[in-house]
Amino acid sequence: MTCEQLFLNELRQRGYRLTSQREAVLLTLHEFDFPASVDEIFNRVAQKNGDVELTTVYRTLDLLNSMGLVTIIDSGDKQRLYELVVSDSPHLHLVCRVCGRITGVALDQFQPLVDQIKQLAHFSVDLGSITVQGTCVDCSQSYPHEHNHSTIEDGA
Amino acid sequence: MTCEQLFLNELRQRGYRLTSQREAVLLTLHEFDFPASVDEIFNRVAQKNGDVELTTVYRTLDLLNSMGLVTIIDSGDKQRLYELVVSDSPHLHLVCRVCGRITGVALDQFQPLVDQIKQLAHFSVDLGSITVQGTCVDCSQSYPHEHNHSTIEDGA
DNA sequence: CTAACTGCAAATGGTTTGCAGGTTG
DNA sequence: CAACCTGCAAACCATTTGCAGTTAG
Repeated sequence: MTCEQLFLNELRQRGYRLTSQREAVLLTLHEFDFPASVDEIFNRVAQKNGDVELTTVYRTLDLLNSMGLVTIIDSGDKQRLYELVVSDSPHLHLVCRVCGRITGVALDQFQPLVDQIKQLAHFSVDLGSITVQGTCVDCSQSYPHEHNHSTIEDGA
Repeated sequence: MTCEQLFLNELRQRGYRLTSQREAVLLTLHEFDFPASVDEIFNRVAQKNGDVELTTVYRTLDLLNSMGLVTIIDSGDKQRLYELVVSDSPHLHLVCRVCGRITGVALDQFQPLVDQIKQLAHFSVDLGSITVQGTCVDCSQSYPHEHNHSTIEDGA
Protein backbone atom coordinates (compact mmCIF):
# COMPACT_ATOMS: atom_id res chain seq x y z
CA MET A 1 0.00 0.00 0.00
CA THR A 2 1.39 3.37 -0.94
CA CYS A 3 1.73 6.21 1.47
CA GLU A 4 -1.10 8.04 -0.29
CA GLN A 5 -3.47 5.11 -0.03
CA LEU A 6 -2.62 4.71 3.61
CA PHE A 7 -3.39 8.39 4.09
CA LEU A 8 -6.68 8.17 2.26
CA ASN A 9 -7.78 5.15 4.25
CA GLU A 10 -6.89 6.71 7.53
CA LEU A 11 -8.72 9.91 6.56
CA ARG A 12 -11.88 8.02 5.62
CA GLN A 13 -11.72 5.98 8.76
CA ARG A 14 -11.77 9.13 10.82
CA GLY A 15 -14.41 10.91 8.79
CA TYR A 16 -11.92 13.41 7.44
CA ARG A 17 -11.64 14.57 3.85
CA LEU A 18 -9.07 14.49 1.13
CA THR A 19 -8.30 17.94 -0.20
CA SER A 20 -5.87 19.15 -2.82
CA GLN A 21 -3.89 20.94 -0.13
CA ARG A 22 -3.45 17.83 1.96
CA GLU A 23 -2.39 15.88 -1.08
CA ALA A 24 0.10 18.56 -2.06
CA VAL A 25 1.71 18.57 1.37
CA LEU A 26 2.01 14.80 1.49
CA LEU A 27 3.48 14.65 -2.00
CA THR A 28 5.96 17.39 -1.26
CA LEU A 29 7.12 15.65 1.87
CA HIS A 30 8.40 12.84 -0.30
CA GLU A 31 10.90 15.19 -1.87
CA PHE A 32 12.79 15.71 1.35
CA ASP A 33 15.27 13.12 2.43
CA PHE A 34 16.03 15.04 5.59
CA PRO A 35 13.91 16.57 8.36
CA ALA A 36 12.48 19.84 7.05
CA SER A 37 11.05 22.90 8.76
CA VAL A 38 7.49 24.03 8.14
CA ASP A 39 8.97 26.91 6.22
CA GLU A 40 10.89 24.75 3.83
CA ILE A 41 7.90 22.52 3.31
CA PHE A 42 5.61 25.48 2.82
CA ASN A 43 7.90 27.09 0.24
CA ARG A 44 8.27 23.92 -1.72
CA VAL A 45 4.53 23.30 -1.72
CA ALA A 46 3.84 26.87 -2.73
CA GLN A 47 6.16 26.61 -5.72
CA LYS A 48 4.15 23.85 -7.27
CA ASN A 49 0.78 24.50 -5.82
CA GLY A 50 0.22 28.18 -5.16
CA ASP A 51 -2.95 27.93 -3.17
CA VAL A 52 -1.78 26.51 0.13
CA GLU A 53 -1.52 28.60 3.26
CA LEU A 54 1.14 28.28 5.93
CA THR A 55 -1.56 27.57 8.49
CA THR A 56 -2.81 24.72 6.39
CA VAL A 57 0.63 23.22 6.18
CA TYR A 58 0.80 23.28 9.97
CA ARG A 59 -2.60 21.69 10.27
CA THR A 60 -1.80 19.03 7.72
CA LEU A 61 1.50 18.16 9.31
CA ASP A 62 -0.22 17.78 12.66
CA LEU A 63 -2.80 15.56 11.05
CA LEU A 64 -0.16 13.43 9.38
CA ASN A 65 1.67 13.22 12.67
CA SER A 66 -1.41 12.05 14.51
CA MET A 67 -1.76 9.34 11.88
CA GLY A 68 1.81 8.31 12.38
CA LEU A 69 2.89 9.25 8.87
CA VAL A 70 5.11 12.10 9.98
CA THR A 71 7.62 12.42 12.79
CA ILE A 72 8.12 15.69 14.62
CA ILE A 73 11.66 16.40 15.66
CA ASP A 74 12.68 18.91 18.29
CA SER A 75 16.19 19.69 17.24
CA GLY A 76 16.81 22.17 20.01
CA ASP A 77 16.32 24.98 17.56
CA LYS A 78 13.33 27.25 17.64
CA GLN A 79 11.62 25.57 14.76
CA ARG A 80 10.41 22.03 14.82
CA LEU A 81 11.33 19.71 12.00
CA TYR A 82 9.06 17.30 10.22
CA GLU A 83 9.94 14.10 8.47
CA LEU A 84 7.96 11.51 6.60
CA VAL A 85 7.97 8.17 8.36
CA VAL A 86 9.60 5.63 6.12
CA SER A 87 8.25 2.48 7.60
CA ASP A 88 11.07 0.17 6.68
CA SER A 89 13.87 2.25 8.09
CA PRO A 90 13.09 4.14 11.24
CA HIS A 91 16.11 6.02 12.47
CA LEU A 92 17.26 8.40 15.13
CA HIS A 93 18.63 11.85 14.48
CA LEU A 94 22.05 13.07 15.44
CA VAL A 95 22.10 16.85 15.75
CA CYS A 96 25.53 18.46 15.81
CA ARG A 97 25.67 21.26 18.36
CA VAL A 98 28.32 23.08 16.40
CA CYS A 99 27.21 23.01 12.78
CA GLY A 100 23.60 22.00 13.30
CA ARG A 101 23.76 19.30 10.69
CA ILE A 102 21.35 16.42 11.19
CA THR A 103 22.32 12.87 10.37
CA GLY A 104 19.96 9.93 10.40
CA VAL A 105 21.18 6.61 11.75
CA ALA A 106 19.38 3.39 11.00
CA LEU A 107 18.05 1.55 13.97
CA ASP A 108 18.44 -2.10 13.23
CA GLN A 109 21.26 -2.34 15.70
CA PHE A 110 19.46 -0.50 18.47
CA GLN A 111 16.90 -3.11 19.35
CA PRO A 112 18.97 -4.21 22.36
CA LEU A 113 18.88 -0.65 23.67
CA VAL A 114 15.14 -0.48 23.31
CA ASP A 115 14.73 -3.77 25.09
CA GLN A 116 16.99 -2.56 27.85
CA ILE A 117 15.01 0.61 28.44
CA LYS A 118 11.85 -1.43 28.41
CA GLN A 119 13.20 -3.63 31.17
CA LEU A 120 14.93 -0.97 33.19
CA ALA A 121 12.31 1.71 33.07
CA HIS A 122 9.23 -0.11 31.79
CA PHE A 123 9.00 2.35 28.98
CA SER A 124 8.19 1.75 25.30
CA VAL A 125 10.56 3.81 23.24
CA ASP A 126 9.53 5.59 20.08
CA LEU A 127 12.92 5.56 18.43
CA GLY A 128 11.97 7.48 15.33
CA SER A 129 11.56 10.72 17.17
CA ILE A 130 14.72 10.61 19.22
CA THR A 131 17.06 13.49 18.88
CA VAL A 132 20.62 12.97 19.98
CA GLN A 133 22.75 16.03 20.59
CA GLY A 134 26.48 15.86 20.22
CA THR A 135 29.34 16.75 17.94
CA CYS A 136 30.00 15.39 14.48
CA VAL A 137 33.47 14.36 13.29
CA ASP A 138 34.07 17.43 11.20
CA CYS A 139 33.27 19.75 14.04
CA SER A 140 35.16 17.87 16.71
CA GLN A 141 38.17 18.08 14.45
CA SER A 142 37.71 21.77 13.79
CA TYR A 143 37.04 22.61 17.41
CA PRO A 144 38.97 19.99 19.36
CA HIS A 145 38.89 22.11 22.50
CA GLU A 146 35.23 22.95 22.41
CA HIS A 147 33.67 22.56 25.83
CA ASN A 148 32.09 19.17 26.01
CA HIS A 149 32.33 18.00 29.59
CA SER A 150 29.08 16.15 29.41
CA THR A 151 29.94 14.34 26.23
CA ILE A 152 30.70 10.74 26.88
CA GLU A 153 33.44 9.50 24.62
CA ASP A 154 34.99 6.09 24.55
CA GLY A 155 35.85 5.23 28.07
CA ALA A 156 35.97 8.81 29.33
CA MET B 1 34.75 20.85 44.60
CA THR B 2 31.20 22.00 45.16
CA CYS B 3 28.93 23.13 42.39
CA GLU B 4 29.14 26.69 43.65
CA GLN B 5 32.91 26.72 43.67
CA LEU B 6 32.96 25.30 40.18
CA PHE B 7 30.61 28.05 39.12
CA LEU B 8 32.71 30.76 40.73
CA ASN B 9 35.89 29.49 39.15
CA GLU B 10 34.35 29.28 35.74
CA LEU B 11 32.93 32.78 36.10
CA ARG B 12 36.29 34.25 37.10
CA GLN B 13 38.02 32.45 34.31
CA ARG B 14 35.73 34.10 31.81
CA GLY B 15 35.84 37.52 33.37
CA TYR B 16 32.25 37.29 34.48
CA ARG B 17 30.89 38.30 37.86
CA LEU B 18 29.16 36.62 40.75
CA THR B 19 25.88 38.32 41.61
CA SER B 20 23.26 37.55 44.18
CA GLN B 21 20.83 36.70 41.39
CA ARG B 22 23.13 34.15 39.83
CA GLU B 23 23.77 32.60 43.20
CA ALA B 24 20.05 32.43 43.94
CA VAL B 25 19.30 30.66 40.67
CA LEU B 26 22.05 28.13 41.11
CA LEU B 27 21.00 27.41 44.68
CA THR B 28 17.38 27.03 43.70
CA LEU B 29 18.25 24.60 40.96
CA HIS B 30 19.47 22.20 43.61
CA GLU B 31 15.97 21.93 44.98
CA PHE B 32 14.63 20.29 41.86
CA ASP B 33 15.20 16.63 41.32
CA PHE B 34 13.46 16.74 37.99
CA PRO B 35 13.78 18.92 34.88
CA ALA B 36 12.03 22.22 35.60
CA SER B 37 10.66 24.95 33.38
CA VAL B 38 11.94 28.51 33.60
CA ASP B 39 8.64 29.39 35.15
CA GLU B 40 8.94 26.91 37.95
CA ILE B 41 12.50 27.96 38.60
CA PHE B 42 11.59 31.62 38.51
CA ASN B 43 8.72 31.21 40.96
CA ARG B 44 10.82 29.26 43.39
CA VAL B 45 13.63 31.80 43.22
CA ALA B 46 11.20 34.67 43.64
CA GLN B 47 9.75 33.12 46.79
CA LYS B 48 13.03 33.25 48.61
CA ASN B 49 14.75 36.07 46.83
CA GLY B 50 12.27 38.60 45.58
CA ASP B 51 14.56 40.66 43.45
CA VAL B 52 15.17 38.41 40.50
CA GLU B 53 13.61 39.03 37.10
CA LEU B 54 12.40 36.36 34.70
CA THR B 55 14.82 37.65 32.08
CA THR B 56 17.68 37.21 34.49
CA VAL B 57 16.68 33.64 35.15
CA TYR B 58 16.81 32.98 31.43
CA ARG B 59 20.19 34.63 31.12
CA THR B 60 21.59 32.76 34.09
CA LEU B 61 20.32 29.42 32.87
CA ASP B 62 21.94 30.02 29.50
CA LEU B 63 25.16 30.93 31.24
CA LEU B 64 25.06 27.81 33.38
CA ASN B 65 24.34 25.78 30.30
CA SER B 66 27.30 27.22 28.43
CA MET B 67 29.43 26.23 31.39
CA GLY B 68 28.04 22.74 31.30
CA LEU B 69 26.39 22.99 34.70
CA VAL B 70 22.87 22.83 33.35
CA THR B 71 21.25 20.66 30.71
CA ILE B 72 18.52 22.01 28.47
CA ILE B 73 15.82 19.52 27.56
CA ASP B 74 13.43 19.87 24.67
CA SER B 75 10.59 17.73 25.85
CA GLY B 76 8.46 18.35 22.82
CA ASP B 77 6.39 20.78 24.82
CA LYS B 78 6.45 24.48 24.18
CA GLN B 79 8.64 25.26 27.14
CA ARG B 80 12.18 24.05 27.49
CA LEU B 81 13.20 22.32 30.68
CA TYR B 82 16.36 22.87 32.63
CA GLU B 83 18.20 20.50 34.88
CA LEU B 84 21.30 20.75 36.97
CA VAL B 85 24.03 18.44 35.73
CA VAL B 86 24.85 15.97 38.44
CA SER B 87 28.28 14.97 37.37
CA ASP B 88 28.31 11.48 38.78
CA SER B 89 25.09 10.32 37.22
CA PRO B 90 24.32 11.64 33.77
CA HIS B 91 21.08 10.26 32.48
CA LEU B 92 18.69 10.41 29.60
CA HIS B 93 15.08 11.47 29.85
CA LEU B 94 12.08 9.39 28.96
CA VAL B 95 9.11 11.57 28.12
CA CYS B 96 5.75 9.84 28.10
CA ARG B 97 3.64 11.05 25.19
CA VAL B 98 0.45 10.32 27.06
CA CYS B 99 0.92 11.66 30.57
CA GLY B 100 3.96 13.83 29.94
CA ARG B 101 5.82 12.46 32.92
CA ILE B 102 9.59 12.56 32.64
CA THR B 103 11.74 9.78 34.00
CA GLY B 104 15.49 9.86 34.24
CA VAL B 105 17.44 6.73 33.44
CA ALA B 106 21.05 6.29 34.53
CA LEU B 107 23.49 5.83 31.72
CA ASP B 108 26.07 3.41 32.98
CA GLN B 109 24.66 0.74 30.78
CA PHE B 110 24.55 2.85 27.66
CA GLN B 111 28.23 3.13 26.97
CA PRO B 112 28.00 0.42 24.28
CA LEU B 113 25.37 2.48 22.47
CA VAL B 114 27.51 5.58 22.58
CA ASP B 115 30.48 3.64 21.25
CA GLN B 116 28.33 2.22 18.51
CA ILE B 117 27.11 5.61 17.36
CA LYS B 118 30.66 6.85 17.47
CA GLN B 119 31.74 4.09 15.15
CA LEU B 120 28.73 4.06 12.87
CA ALA B 121 28.24 7.77 12.45
CA HIS B 122 31.46 9.23 13.77
CA PHE B 123 29.45 11.28 16.19
CA SER B 124 30.18 12.07 19.86
CA VAL B 125 26.97 11.73 21.76
CA ASP B 126 26.01 14.04 24.57
CA LEU B 127 23.81 11.60 26.40
CA GLY B 128 22.67 13.91 29.16
CA SER B 129 20.53 15.95 26.83
CA ILE B 130 18.80 13.11 25.04
CA THR B 131 15.06 13.06 25.15
CA VAL B 132 13.36 9.79 24.40
CA GLN B 133 9.69 9.87 23.52
CA GLY B 134 7.50 6.90 24.16
CA THR B 135 4.90 5.50 26.49
CA CYS B 136 5.34 4.66 30.15
CA VAL B 137 3.93 1.48 31.71
CA ASP B 138 1.02 3.14 33.40
CA CYS B 139 -0.15 4.75 30.21
CA SER B 140 0.35 1.77 27.96
CA GLN B 141 -1.81 -0.17 30.39
CA SER B 142 -4.48 2.51 30.48
CA TYR B 143 -4.48 3.02 26.74
CA PRO B 144 -3.48 -0.32 25.31
CA HIS B 145 -4.87 0.57 21.92
CA GLU B 146 -3.29 3.98 21.66
CA HIS B 147 -1.83 4.55 18.23
CA ASN B 148 1.84 3.71 18.38
CA HIS B 149 2.81 2.37 15.02
CA SER B 150 6.26 3.84 15.24
CA THR B 151 6.94 2.45 18.65
CA ILE B 152 9.33 -0.41 18.53
CA GLU B 153 8.48 -3.02 21.10
CA ASP B 154 10.17 -6.31 21.70
CA GLY B 155 10.45 -7.97 18.37
CA ALA B 156 7.66 -5.98 16.73
C1' DC C 1 36.37 53.48 37.84
C1' DT C 2 34.50 50.64 34.15
C1' DA C 3 32.98 46.60 32.23
C1' DA C 4 29.55 43.56 33.43
C1' DC C 5 24.93 42.82 35.07
C1' DT C 6 20.04 43.62 36.04
C1' DG C 7 15.35 45.28 35.41
C1' DC C 8 12.00 46.83 32.57
C1' DA C 9 9.56 47.14 28.49
C1' DA C 10 9.19 46.22 23.96
C1' DA C 11 10.17 43.20 20.05
C1' DT C 12 10.47 38.53 17.91
C1' DG C 13 8.81 34.75 15.60
C1' DG C 14 7.16 30.12 15.47
C1' DT C 15 2.77 28.22 16.23
C1' DT C 16 -2.25 28.43 17.26
C1' DT C 17 -6.93 30.00 17.01
C1' DG C 18 -11.49 32.19 15.57
C1' DC C 19 -14.36 32.87 12.12
C1' DA C 20 -16.64 33.45 7.59
C1' DG C 21 -16.84 31.56 3.33
C1' DG C 22 -15.62 27.47 0.20
C1' DT C 23 -15.59 22.24 -0.66
C1' DT C 24 -15.98 17.38 -0.15
C1' DG C 25 -18.67 13.36 0.07
C1' DC D 1 -26.67 20.15 2.18
C1' DA D 2 -24.06 19.30 6.35
C1' DA D 3 -19.80 18.70 8.15
C1' DC D 4 -15.37 19.53 7.27
C1' DC D 5 -11.60 22.63 5.46
C1' DT D 6 -9.18 26.57 4.10
C1' DG D 7 -7.56 31.35 4.09
C1' DC D 8 -6.86 35.29 6.48
C1' DA D 9 -5.88 37.98 10.27
C1' DA D 10 -5.27 38.32 14.84
C1' DA D 11 -3.81 36.21 19.12
C1' DC D 12 -0.39 33.61 21.83
C1' DC D 13 3.45 33.07 24.50
C1' DA D 14 8.08 31.42 25.40
C1' DT D 15 12.21 33.55 24.62
C1' DT D 16 15.21 37.50 23.16
C1' DT D 17 16.86 42.09 22.85
C1' DG D 18 17.85 47.18 23.68
C1' DC D 19 18.85 50.35 26.83
C1' DA D 20 19.64 53.10 30.95
C1' DG D 21 20.77 52.70 35.51
C1' DT D 22 23.25 49.66 39.09
C1' DT D 23 27.02 47.00 40.91
C1' DA D 24 31.03 43.80 41.36
C1' DG D 25 35.85 43.65 41.36
